[in-house]
Amino acid sequence: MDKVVSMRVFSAVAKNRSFSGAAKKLSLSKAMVSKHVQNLENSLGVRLFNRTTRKLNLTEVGSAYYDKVNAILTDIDEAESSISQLNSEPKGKLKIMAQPSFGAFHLSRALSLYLKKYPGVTANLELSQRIPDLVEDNVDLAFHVGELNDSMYVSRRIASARRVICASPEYLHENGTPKKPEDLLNHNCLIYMPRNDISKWEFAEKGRTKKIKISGDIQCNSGDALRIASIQGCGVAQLPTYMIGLDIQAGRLEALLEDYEPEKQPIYAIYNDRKYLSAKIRTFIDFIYELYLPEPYWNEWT
Amino acid sequence: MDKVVSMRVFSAVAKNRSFSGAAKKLSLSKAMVSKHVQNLENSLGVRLFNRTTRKLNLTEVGSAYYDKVNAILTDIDEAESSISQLNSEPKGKLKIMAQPSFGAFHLSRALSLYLKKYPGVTANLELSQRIPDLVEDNVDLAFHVGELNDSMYVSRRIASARRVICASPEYLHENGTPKKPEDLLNHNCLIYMPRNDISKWEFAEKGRTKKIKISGDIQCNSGDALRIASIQGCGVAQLPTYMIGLDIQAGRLEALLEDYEPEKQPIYAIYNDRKYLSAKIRTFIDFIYELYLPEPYWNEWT
DNA sequence: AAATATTATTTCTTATTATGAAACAATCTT
DNA sequence: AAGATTGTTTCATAATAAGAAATAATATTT
Repeated sequence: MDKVVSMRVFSAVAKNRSFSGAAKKLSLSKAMVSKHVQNLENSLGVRLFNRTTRKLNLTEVGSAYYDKVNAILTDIDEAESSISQLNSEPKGKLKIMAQPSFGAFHLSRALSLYLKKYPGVTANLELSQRIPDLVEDNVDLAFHVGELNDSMYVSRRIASARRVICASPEYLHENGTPKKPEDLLNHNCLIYMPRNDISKWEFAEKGRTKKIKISGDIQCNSGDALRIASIQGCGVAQLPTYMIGLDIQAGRLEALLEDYEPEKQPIYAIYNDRKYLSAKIRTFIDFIYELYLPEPYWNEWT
Repeated sequence: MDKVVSMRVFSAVAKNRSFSGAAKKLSLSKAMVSKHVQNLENSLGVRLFNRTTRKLNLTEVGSAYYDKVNAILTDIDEAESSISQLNSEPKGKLKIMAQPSFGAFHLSRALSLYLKKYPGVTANLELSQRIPDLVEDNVDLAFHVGELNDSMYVSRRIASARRVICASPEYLHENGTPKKPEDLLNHNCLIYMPRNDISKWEFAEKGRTKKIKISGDIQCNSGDALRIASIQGCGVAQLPTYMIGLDIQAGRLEALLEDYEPEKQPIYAIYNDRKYLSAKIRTFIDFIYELYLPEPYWNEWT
């Protein structure tokens, strides 16, 4: 028998000075009201009411218990409503993990817009190459660029990333401009290598995907490092437009082989459970999803 | 599902950072631990733990709830233990009703002894002729001299009252001393009449009860008034020894027809329920029962 | 790399319990 | 005396609490 329910019933009986009255108010049978009070009396080993069929009085013990029970019930109600409220309106700290370049270039901007909209939320943005363990790291939300090998978490595609081949004008002047993917075999390619994959670059040709195994003297797990290297004329890189959009606009880099541009990479928001998603997480995902509709600005720099 | 139990389970899981650990500590199955947490999550509409099979972390909401739940559980425990304590050790106000003469002559003395033994108790002694409605009058305990016509309350015989015929020496000098019950027909009898009974006095003769219908010009519902009247020589009275013991010792009254003394009247403690009798009531009944063992002092005045 | 161990959840069956209608008992009111 | 009202008990039934075992996911050990 639910003790909290019994407490509520007891409180109602004491308030109404009647079992029947309490039953009516709680829309419960008299029988149950009686049993709930007995439940408490049995569990406490104490008589709470002195009663006949016609009269009712709290015992001294019952009276003391009544005060305490009301305080407890109030606390329970308060706890539950504050919890639900915490969940219905975005509040609290939002901990986000993302890959360094995407996070640094774009999430910080999105976050500041979001936080302006929801002043109750504070954010903690952690940039890291690895895919986080949301539970272990106590992270609310992660963003990941590229396909996910399976994951126990829930993911939602929130945007996409164009990848372009690029190099600095100086480099191209010295080494020539590749006209088709195969030309890259004769170039020094700056290789992004987050895990120890063998590096192939994807291209699209006549609607089909083609992979070119490229080579070069720099391999790095940091996209940002590759970007800087390519700007400094170290070689040809394949980088997402969200990283190098400004560089191309500024003329520091030139986009190459645009006709062979591969499929866009998906960008995912990764979170913990589809059920009972907290308001801050839910609203941030929605916010960022809408922010990048219909096409994220970084995919359209020309 | 008992919400308080669920709260305890939740708290244990949070404390142990493990479902299994909590299960062991509470000697419950893992299955039930899991279900109790889900019970709370469903009722709150909130995820309390971020968890995989191997890792566990309170969510922000869960953490807030954890604090509140602990406070609530502490309050519940505190309430229950204080209630049980209130019931195991005599405390609080003891409200007693009794007939005026018995109460005034003897209960006040017994009470002061009792209160010395149990300093946590305070008393409220109300003297009234009527048999109280314990619930209506919010009375813990009543004392009644004489047989009880049935009652819904519980009663316990705690002592007995000898009744003796008595008159003042002056009266006897003037009117003669009755030698056998029938002689009373020629005397002015002071009649105690609490309800409108026809007044008969009982006597014992050769082991049998004999009733004598007596008459007199004073009828009164106050034993005390009859006592005073008899001392003043108004007539012959039948009064309990707890009232007139001292008067006889002092020679203000003389006991008559002692060979025909009727059965002692029972004196009852009347209280509300045999189950969950509060400590103050239970101990007072016991105390007074033992105080008057083996025979109350008022029955032995010679 | 495979086997083993540990953890949380789900499933399934069983025993328990919650539930209210109705009968009951005890007053009070008419 | 009859009827109304109140708290309790009884009873049959529907709901559910409980845990064992199967399952799924992930560490740890071999």
